[in-house]
Amino acid sequence: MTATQELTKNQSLVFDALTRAEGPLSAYTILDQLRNNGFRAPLQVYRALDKLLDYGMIHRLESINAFVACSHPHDHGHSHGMIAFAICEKCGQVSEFSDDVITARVREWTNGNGFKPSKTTIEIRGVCANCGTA
Amino acid sequence: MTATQELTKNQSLVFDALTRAEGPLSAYTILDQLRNNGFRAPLQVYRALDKLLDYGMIHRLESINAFVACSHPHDHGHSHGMIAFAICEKCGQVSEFSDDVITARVREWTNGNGFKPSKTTIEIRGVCANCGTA
DNA sequence: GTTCGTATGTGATGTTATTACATTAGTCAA
DNA sequence: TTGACTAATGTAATAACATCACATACGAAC
Ligand SMILES: [Zn+2]
Ligand SMILES: [Zn+2]
Ligand SMILES: [Zn+2]
Ligand SMILES: [Zn+2]
Repeated sequence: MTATQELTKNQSLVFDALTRAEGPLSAYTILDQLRNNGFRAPLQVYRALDKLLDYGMIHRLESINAFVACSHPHDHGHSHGMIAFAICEKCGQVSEFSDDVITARVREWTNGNGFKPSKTTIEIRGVCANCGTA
Repeated sequence: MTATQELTKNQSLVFDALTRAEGPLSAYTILDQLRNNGFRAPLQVYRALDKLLDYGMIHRLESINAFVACSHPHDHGHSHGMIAFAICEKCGQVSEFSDDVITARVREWTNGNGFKPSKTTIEIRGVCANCGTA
């Protein structure tokens, strides 16, 4: 289940909203955008988001309580390595990148300390190149 | 301003609560623990937390909406490099570590992309060695 | 003592996320 | 066809996290 057309109606609506958006959206912003499509309650959004997260089609940005469509549409699972996000606090643009060195380094620490990782969050907040020079 | 005795009353109460605790605490948990000390409203906690974050005496764990006392009491500013947290989802224990390689690697990316970082979050959730073998 | 910055007290409100329960729709086997 | 099962959905209420607005108190500087 990785293609848009296999999603349910609500999942598609939420995914499309995130794909249309320039930057990350909060669950309640998505809810407001989808009221004309029959959405009435937060749970309709959160349930769709949970599935889309499962499928690896979107990401949750923990540091800003928001969600963003994955910018690597052909590698939804991000099978190799962990993902870092650079989040511009001025324009909201999110850059998604992976780094094998960071991945290896984190794994070294967890292996060395007997820590079994389930989810790793790397988020850099700041000002992007566009906003910095403007 | 880095020593406990220079804190205000509310700041000391909040900092002591976090220091006593085995693991991270939510703002509302702190509030409940301090009701006998005159705390009545969330803002009393959040204001103290903000100052303690400024002073580098505590950290906010973005991925679990909680706060923890810094485990490096003699390096509150963490002057050199960024900090990563390993958070056990079973016992709540938080391990704080810094890694120069990760720090350098993140800086490479931000420099290469003209991104001016203000705050970097690295949080690994999983199961610690104690809980994994138990 | 007046002024000013910092800290505090308090109620109301805003934002994010989950619980609980009812309903609907599709699948599959007896 | 019916019943049983699973997944998805609809809805209201509530919980959990965070901030706003305004009033008051305190200490240092002048
Ligand atoms: Zn992605
Ligand atoms: Zn920007
Ligand atoms: Zn620390
Ligand atoms: Zn543990």
